[in-house]
Amino acid sequence: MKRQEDMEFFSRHLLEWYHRQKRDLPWRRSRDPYHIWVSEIMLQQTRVDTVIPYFNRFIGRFPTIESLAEAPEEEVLKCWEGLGYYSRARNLQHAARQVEDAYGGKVPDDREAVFGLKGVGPYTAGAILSIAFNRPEPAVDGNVMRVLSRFFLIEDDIAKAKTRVKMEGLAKELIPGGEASHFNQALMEHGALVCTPKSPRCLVCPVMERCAGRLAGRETTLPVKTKAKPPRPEARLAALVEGRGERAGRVLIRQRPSSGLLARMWELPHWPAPENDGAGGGAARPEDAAAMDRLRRSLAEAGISARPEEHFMAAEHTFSHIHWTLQVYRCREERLPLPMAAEARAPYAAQRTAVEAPAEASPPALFPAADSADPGAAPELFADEAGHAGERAEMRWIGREDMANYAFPNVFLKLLNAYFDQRDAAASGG
DNA sequence: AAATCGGGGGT
DNA sequence: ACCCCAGATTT
Repeated sequence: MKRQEDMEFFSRHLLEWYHRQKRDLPWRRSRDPYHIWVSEIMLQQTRVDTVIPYFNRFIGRFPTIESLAEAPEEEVLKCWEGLGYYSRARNLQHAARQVEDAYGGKVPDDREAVFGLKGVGPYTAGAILSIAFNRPEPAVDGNVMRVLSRFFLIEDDIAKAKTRVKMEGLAKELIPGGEASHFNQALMEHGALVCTPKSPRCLVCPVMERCAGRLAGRETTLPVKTKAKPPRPEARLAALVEGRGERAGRVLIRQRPSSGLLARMWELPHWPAPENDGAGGGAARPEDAAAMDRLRRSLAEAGISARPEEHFMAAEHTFSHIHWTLQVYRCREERLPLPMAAEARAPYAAQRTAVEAPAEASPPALFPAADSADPGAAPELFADEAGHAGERAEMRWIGREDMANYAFPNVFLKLLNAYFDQRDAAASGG
């Protein structure tokens, strides 16, 4: 069924098509393996059009592996802000340090070494080896599995790991001698531009006349893939705490734990919303007084003395496996602050040495402790999503201009911008 | 093998 | 509203 003749036809015509149709992409203007590497990490689960501006900014900021290895992690995360899957950014920097330490600052070109880099799996290893070094290694991603499953009418479930291994065997056989770089890119380019998931453009396909899937009328039902579970809903209450006194004009943000969801990103503080008995299943209503009281208590437990004043807005955010519904409340700091303690400051400088630094220096208190009737009631530990008691949650008061120094997930970026926009409009309007 | 990790664009 | 994307890592 996959006759040698069909395989040669496929490879030859795809390669010719690629030389005519390939897009002019930033990472194709360079032969620097570092550029190829960065692009491939960014392109994991992410579309080309999304990646382009991030790639250009990233290479501008970290032009060399050395510059990336030496940068503060916060700065790398800020450069990745909005791109998602933030462990990619942290793994990439970790791998840059691996390359500096173990390979003299040059991207290695053998399979074992490349595969050993943090964040580099089967696909990315093959992509780097083939695209940057023209080694005959397969680079099988979702595009490639779709294209191959159609042309060769392969009905294996592409969600299964075994299928990827099988596809890698086939993809490697298909690489024309000395053409690994162009051919692997041709395969993916074809999947992105012609052999698309829905409505494939078979009429302009260079290999349509021998496409087994098309000839069987199966081009829209292939590839076979078991569908993912829908994300579980989570209702949460978020606080936009407005500072008073010397902190007037600033709002309170906190840093997430160093592992798990959105690791080390900054956010508005938020906690699970009380379950709504009855219909609906958990989404707090904006004007719910009980929700506001719950939020006040959550704030207090985190050592934040603030009172929810009014509903600000709702926000939705979907991850791969969780769907957040956030009800955001504008809150008023209750105590008059002492002179600025935890003032907003750029987090960059201290970051790399912070790991080695002894834990003796506790961060400055966000609120004066003396006037509390119950001094022991302000816990210093931060409980994350899973309920683990984790590291101390770092908190800062920031104004709009400080947002440039902290990396936020998009949902909080939008909330903060909406808040500052609205507040400043109200101030200038009357 | 299944779950965990973002976010946006296409249909 | 659902699918999927130039996937890797952890459990």
